[in-house]
Amino acid sequence: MVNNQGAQLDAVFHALADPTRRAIIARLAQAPCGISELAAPFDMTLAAISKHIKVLEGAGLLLRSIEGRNHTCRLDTGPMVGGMEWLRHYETFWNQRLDALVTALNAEDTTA
Amino acid sequence: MVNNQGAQLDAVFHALADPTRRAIIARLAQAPCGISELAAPFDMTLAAISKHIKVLEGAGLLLRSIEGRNHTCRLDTGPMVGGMEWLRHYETFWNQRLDALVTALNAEDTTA
DNA sequence: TTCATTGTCAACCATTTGGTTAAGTATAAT
DNA sequence: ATTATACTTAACCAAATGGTTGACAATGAA
Repeated sequence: MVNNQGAQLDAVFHALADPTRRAIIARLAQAPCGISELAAPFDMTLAAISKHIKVLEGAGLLLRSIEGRNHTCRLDTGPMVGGMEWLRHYETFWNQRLDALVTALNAEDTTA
Repeated sequence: MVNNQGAQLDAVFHALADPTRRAIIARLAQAPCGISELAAPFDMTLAAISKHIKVLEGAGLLLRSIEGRNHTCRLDTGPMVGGMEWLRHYETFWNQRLDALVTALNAEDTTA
């Protein structure tokens, strides 16, 4: 249950590491969408898009609901939170370093 | 010059999509570090770590300085900012949706 | 019923990835 | 001069990725 978080991060970051998939996410942020409509802008087979969608689905970023022959996809930003937090941790690290640097420079200033 | 940003995102997200590389980053957040010292905790060859380091270096997340035979690695969080901003865009998207939902629920409430 | 639409799945292919071993380079220590 | 240390590089390997084509399944429309 601890290592699972790591696997989740793996999946999310990997899913986001592809421009086609990021574009799909951007598209889904506008509105839910069928597969063909999703695929239309891309110079790529429907089958290829189908695979990308499964990657996003596997990372939990995309939810699919099926009505008849139509699959409707919508975005779930939930799994992004883990990635955000991981990155935010290093943002704060960065700020701390910056603070430390400023402090050090001030100390140097007053002792000089 | 526009598509380059996409390639940068590709590289950063891909670099972060591996637990070994994330662990290396976590280690470097403590202090700069030589390659062997970095490799020590991992059940993996030095050559494998060397490759991981090159991936991180390629994404700009790791800076190397060479003195004699010692390579010292330090973290550069700069390239993370792009990833953060990309994710933050969807965080705000998420909040907007949430706001819209709350608004809708309130409207329903007052009209009911 | 027949035809069109929506989408998946399996098989294949080239490339990338993540690891290995073995050899090589360069520096430091004895 | 020899040997040990710190790394990189090249060659190789299995598995995963990202794409294709072609066949299929299921639903909707004529």
